[in-house]
Amino acid sequence: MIKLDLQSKTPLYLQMEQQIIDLILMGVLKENEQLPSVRNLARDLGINPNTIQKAYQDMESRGIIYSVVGRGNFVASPSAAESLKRRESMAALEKLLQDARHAGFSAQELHQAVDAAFQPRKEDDLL
Amino acid sequence: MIKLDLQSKTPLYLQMEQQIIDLILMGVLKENEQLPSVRNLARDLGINPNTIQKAYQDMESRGIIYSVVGRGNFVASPSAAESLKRRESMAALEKLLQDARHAGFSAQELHQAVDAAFQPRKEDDLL
Amino acid sequence: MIKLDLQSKTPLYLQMEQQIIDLILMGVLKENEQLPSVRNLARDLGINPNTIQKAYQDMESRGIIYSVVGRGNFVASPSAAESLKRRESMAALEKLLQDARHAGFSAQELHQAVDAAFQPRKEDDLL
Amino acid sequence: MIKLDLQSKTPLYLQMEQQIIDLILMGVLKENEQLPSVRNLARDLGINPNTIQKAYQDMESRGIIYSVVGRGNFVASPSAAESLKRRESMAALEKLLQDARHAGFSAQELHQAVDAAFQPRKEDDLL
DNA sequence: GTGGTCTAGACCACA
DNA sequence: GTGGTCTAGACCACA
Repeated sequence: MIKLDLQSKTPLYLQMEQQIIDLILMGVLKENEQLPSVRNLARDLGINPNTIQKAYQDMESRGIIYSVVGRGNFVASPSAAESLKRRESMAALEKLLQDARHAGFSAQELHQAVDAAFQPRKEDDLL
Repeated sequence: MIKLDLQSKTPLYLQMEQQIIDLILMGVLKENEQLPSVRNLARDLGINPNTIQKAYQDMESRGIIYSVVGRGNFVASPSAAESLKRRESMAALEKLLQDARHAGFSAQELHQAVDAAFQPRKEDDLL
Repeated sequence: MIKLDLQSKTPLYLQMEQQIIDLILMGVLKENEQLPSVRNLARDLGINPNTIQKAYQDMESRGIIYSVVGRGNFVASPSAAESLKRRESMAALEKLLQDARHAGFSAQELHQAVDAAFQPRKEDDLL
Repeated sequence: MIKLDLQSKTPLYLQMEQQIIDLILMGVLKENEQLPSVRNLARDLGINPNTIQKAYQDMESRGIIYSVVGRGNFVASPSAAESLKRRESMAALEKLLQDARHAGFSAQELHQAVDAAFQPRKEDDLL
């Protein structure tokens, strides 16, 4: 259920995290559900186990999942994932909006960009 | 007129570029105006000349400045800087807006964020 | 597969780029194929890794290759290399043809030069 | 009568040489005619006398002009300039045509480029 | 191991 | 003095 873009400049471990968070937010992964083991996921995705390990550890430190030694990794409360994502998104957005403003965009243009982002698009239907 | 943050995760040469682009957009640096020489700027900023050179060459490849051996580096057309900044800004924003949408933000919330970004704030008065 | 001329006035990093572009155009290097690592190529060619890095980064900025940290450098679309080379070649040629015309060459002489360039020659058979 | 492009990547001393050669070929500068003094020309063009000096010395070594100590620089035989220019143009052209061929241009396309170079154009009328 | 950044310092052509 | 190239070597994040 995870798709990695090997050509992207975004590190693989971050791509993984974002997608797992989205799966939690969408309810596909539920609270206390066990995540695939590091080795299995690495094999399925065809990448180095170290990369999975790094993603899991980072998510644990962010409170999105928890690990039980000898048993595996599990989804923490979805509300943790949600509040984290909202907080991070909002911070990034505010920074970018200021940037866009300094780049000469008008409020009107930015409102249009928001509306455009909420237009249903073909790609979205495929998800 | 350039201030570098040695602690930042943003590379020094990119910090330089962003600030020079902003100086051009603000009209402080004008078309065909000469930029500080590689060595002088390096001395003033307390960093290695190679780092300045990298920033200047990158900006030249992006069409923001042009360099002439034996003479120096000069500001290219400000419109080049402007279109570049707008393009990059918009691309980053569109990506983030999609992200925010997936994070559960409503169009209404994002419109509010846009309006908030255009509210005059104390920091802006200091510029 | 790359041969550098240390005596040449053409910088080493540009010699490298030209030869890699030619390898892509000849189909020796295919789309998404991995290029030698910065360190390995530097060792093989007997030059400093920084010089390889400069060549690779320049090619990436020109859209000929793409790089992913931790994974390596890869050939982008060959059509990118082709259009780039055609564009550069044509620009240089137009400039030189004007020059030749001002030097007193007739259209007839230049047409002959074109035909001569397309005559099979011994060196070409050796390729 | 000499126009320098300060933004060009071609060194000023070479720009000068090319234009003086063209003036000789066009008959504007005649055999044994005296060239402007280094200092005067530097003043008129607004550039460093060293640059003029370098151009004059280079042209002398190429047999296009000759200098008489204490008297100045003089145009050598126009035929010297012409044969030099033809020789250099032809060598550069042959190299570029091969390059263009390897870049995938057909003989037909190159013949068209030649014809295009001989079309009268507005800019040429202004010379 | 992979690329990316940065320092230090040398040498070159050009102005 | 100006930019441009190159070597040597350190340190970092990522896989």
